Amino acid sequence: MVEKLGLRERKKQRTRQALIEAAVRLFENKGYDHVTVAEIADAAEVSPRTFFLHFQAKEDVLLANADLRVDLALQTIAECRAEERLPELLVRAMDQMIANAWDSDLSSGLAALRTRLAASVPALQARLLQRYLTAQAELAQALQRAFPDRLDAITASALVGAMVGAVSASALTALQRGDGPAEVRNAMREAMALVARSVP
Amino acid sequence: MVEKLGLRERKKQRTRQALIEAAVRLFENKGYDHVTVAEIADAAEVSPRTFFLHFQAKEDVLLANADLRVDLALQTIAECRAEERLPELLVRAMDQMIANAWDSDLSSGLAALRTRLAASVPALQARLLQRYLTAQAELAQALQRAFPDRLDAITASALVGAMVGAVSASALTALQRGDGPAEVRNAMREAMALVARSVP
DNA sequence: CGAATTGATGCATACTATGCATCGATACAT
DNA sequence: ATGTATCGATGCATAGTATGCATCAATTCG
Repeated sequence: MVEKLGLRERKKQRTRQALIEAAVRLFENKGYDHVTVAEIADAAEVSPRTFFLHFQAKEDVLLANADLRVDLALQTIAECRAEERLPELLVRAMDQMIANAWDSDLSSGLAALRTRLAASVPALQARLLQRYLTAQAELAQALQRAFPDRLDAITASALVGAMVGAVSASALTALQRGDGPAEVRNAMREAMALVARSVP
Repeated sequence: MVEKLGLRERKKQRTRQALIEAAVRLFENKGYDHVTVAEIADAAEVSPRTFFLHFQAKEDVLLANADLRVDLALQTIAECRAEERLPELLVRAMDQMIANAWDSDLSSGLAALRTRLAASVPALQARLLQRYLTAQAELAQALQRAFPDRLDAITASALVGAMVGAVSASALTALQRGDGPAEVRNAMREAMALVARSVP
């Protein structure tokens, strides 16, 4: 699926990418707080004004491709077989998000940087949580749409909330006590299994 | 338990309260975004600089007494009987937080204002979520301390994360579709029951 | 009573974020 | 091909948040 983008769009993506790379490099060297938007723009050789044309806020440069992953999970839910058991579907959708995050952000080291910074930068942590919340709402809506006879809106959001809450909380504690990637992923799986048991 | 505070401390609390009340009044009249810190300070008849001496950020003025509730829940967990079933304890602790929030913020109308604004003001929403996260971590830690033989750190945080996630998600959807207080509280109870089933 | 503590204040400043007008390159229709 | 519309990038101006620092003044304590 090679996208056939016009020259204009390609240029736009190029400056966007330049901004991301400049930001990541600067964050790693000087620390998030000691990097200004002006510096990022300067390093990417664009106007400071242009930064905010691509990202709503300074934090968003580190959450660049998160939406794609959510879309992936939404698609998984929408395309499920009607007989599929509910918790298994959810587990599958979330597993896919995790796997995708692993692949796409591991190579660039973005995932590691993000988790490291999220632990120490309140503003970034807040933004991340906000994304989780909107993603949750979308997932719940999709789930309820997929099983309108088995789920009401409240139960759907409770279920998704429990799943996401459990996974992120366990992942966070695992990360904070210094676990490696494998252990973290294991913690997430355990959390999912725990919640999955609560639904018939 | 009447606190015997010095004059200095009493004055400090008075300006703090004045700031809160001024802020709430202004938010209700003009909307969160159209009220500046300078205005709040002015209405409370203090210097703008003083505002940031009492609150880390503009949002915090609306989360003034949240910590007290968390402490309450922590105490409940710490004082539990050793034989108590785990999910029931958690439900009890969270139920208490909810009840306390109802009582203490209902009279001032603060709770209503907060939920209304949190739905429409991203910055406030972010701050609220952040509080939830730290509260979760504290609850998980307390829970694990109370049952060191039955729970490891990962499972504890997963459990608490699931509980808090389910409750807040269902409460939010209930609020967003215009449910009244009673229905919201009912949604929260259902969510808790759902998660409680997943633990032996 | 004198000295230390501490809340409040004023001033200066860095930075984020947005609105608005404009320029110029790309895209498109005739 | 040429004129026109679109849209990304830019510069300028500005509002507003948040912090550091020095200082004042009231309370607290020795």
